[in-house]
Amino acid sequence: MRSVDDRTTKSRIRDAAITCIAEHGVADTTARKVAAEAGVSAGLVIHHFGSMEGLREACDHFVATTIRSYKEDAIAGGPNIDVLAALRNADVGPLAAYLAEVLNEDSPTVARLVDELVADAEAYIEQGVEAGMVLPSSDPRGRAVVLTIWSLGALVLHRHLKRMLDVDPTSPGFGKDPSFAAYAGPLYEVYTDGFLAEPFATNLRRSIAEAQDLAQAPENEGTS
Amino acid sequence: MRSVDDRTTKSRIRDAAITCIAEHGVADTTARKVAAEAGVSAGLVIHHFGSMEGLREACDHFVATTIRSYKEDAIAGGPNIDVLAALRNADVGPLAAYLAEVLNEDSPTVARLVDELVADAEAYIEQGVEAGMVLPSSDPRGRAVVLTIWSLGALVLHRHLKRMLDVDPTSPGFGKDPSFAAYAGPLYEVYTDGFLAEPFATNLRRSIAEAQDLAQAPENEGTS
DNA sequence: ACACGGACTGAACGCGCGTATAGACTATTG
DNA sequence: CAATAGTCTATACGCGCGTTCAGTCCGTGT
Repeated sequence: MRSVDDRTTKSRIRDAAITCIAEHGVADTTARKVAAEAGVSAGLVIHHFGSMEGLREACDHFVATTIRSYKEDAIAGGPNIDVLAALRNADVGPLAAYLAEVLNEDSPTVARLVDELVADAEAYIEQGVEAGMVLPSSDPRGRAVVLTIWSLGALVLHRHLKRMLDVDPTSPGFGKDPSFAAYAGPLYEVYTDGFLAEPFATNLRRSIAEAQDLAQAPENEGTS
Repeated sequence: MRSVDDRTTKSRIRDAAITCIAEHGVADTTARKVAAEAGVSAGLVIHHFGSMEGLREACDHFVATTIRSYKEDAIAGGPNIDVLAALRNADVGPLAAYLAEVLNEDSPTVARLVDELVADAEAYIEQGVEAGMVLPSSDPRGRAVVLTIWSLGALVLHRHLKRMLDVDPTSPGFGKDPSFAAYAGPLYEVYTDGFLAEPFATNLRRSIAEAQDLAQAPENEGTS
């Protein structure tokens, strides 16, 4: 009768923890709640993971690994501008909501995942530039960072997006939901046309560039 | 000798709480830690604010009010595209870091503040459109929401920005720091030129628009 | 002078937390 | 069949939490 649930107890506990964190946040996820969700005792949680910190690491690692595999599927499926779009279209269950909750904790595992997302985004964008789908940039890596941060930021602030646009980027199948357009519409508008008009935009960017020069020049100076 | 600290004890406790939350997050901010920071006993914290929840509300309210007054200063100083730029340029102390920490908690006070930031952004952007500095949009409110969320998202994910670009949007005087350009450069690049090239961009947006039509049409259908 | 009320402290309360431990049950192995 | 190893529960421990409370101090009004 393993058809009901053929997963290991250990993995059921881990999944229960991911669900619990995704729904109620890291701070409100206790060993006893996870145990109840998984239908086991609290002691067993520690028995399998050593400590709550160990459980968190296991969850982070599992989520990061799962997201990596989705990314690879997306790579195999052909070039794509937005790495995160693959996650939106795939049925990731509570993974997006989990990510949204742990993105502000400082976990090395999650930090590494974000670094990888940026690196992938940079590579994808470079492919897009070569294919003529994306404009070239004077700072490809910086642009990849900024675009990824914006994507993840929208994920983290999902409650505000839900309230203001009635769109929830953490919900499974977010990319398929037609209401997705309420967020994607303005997004692609900016991505296509930009946002600032000439000549104001050029003037603004010139002053930014000057500030950047200032930031590099003083490095050669002494302490006085 | 009130020159050392002429503030009320109650406001000192509130400020200590804001500092504590800004530095260590909501979950790690306890009554005893706040009391120690303010140099008082834990009991006094509850005496003045009723409960820790009351203290949180007082902090949210104070931060929201302060940010509102900075906004009004910015309005008085003339039109500005980015409402949040006023906060970046002003010396807000730990307020930005506080905001970054509470943006994921669901506090009605913070939610209202975000709503106001969006409304202000929409008004500012409209002024920018009329002044010819900003491109018009087919969805002005949606665009204001998305741009504000991106701004706030960068604030929330400041640890990742710090790690990847060595830029910290929560640090006081962030807008003055020359290293700010590492973030602002790519940002204004996208804001000026956009990101996607034609004709790919137009095709993409057409499919978004179709999805939007689909989202509205089925409302007239029955349950089957 | 004296009563009063707010500011403030220090000790104490109950609670839920992470975790340790002892033991029961079960499957595996020789 | 007996021994072993792993899974799992129930109970308990210590800790830090938010909060309460009794009591002290002190400025003010009468």
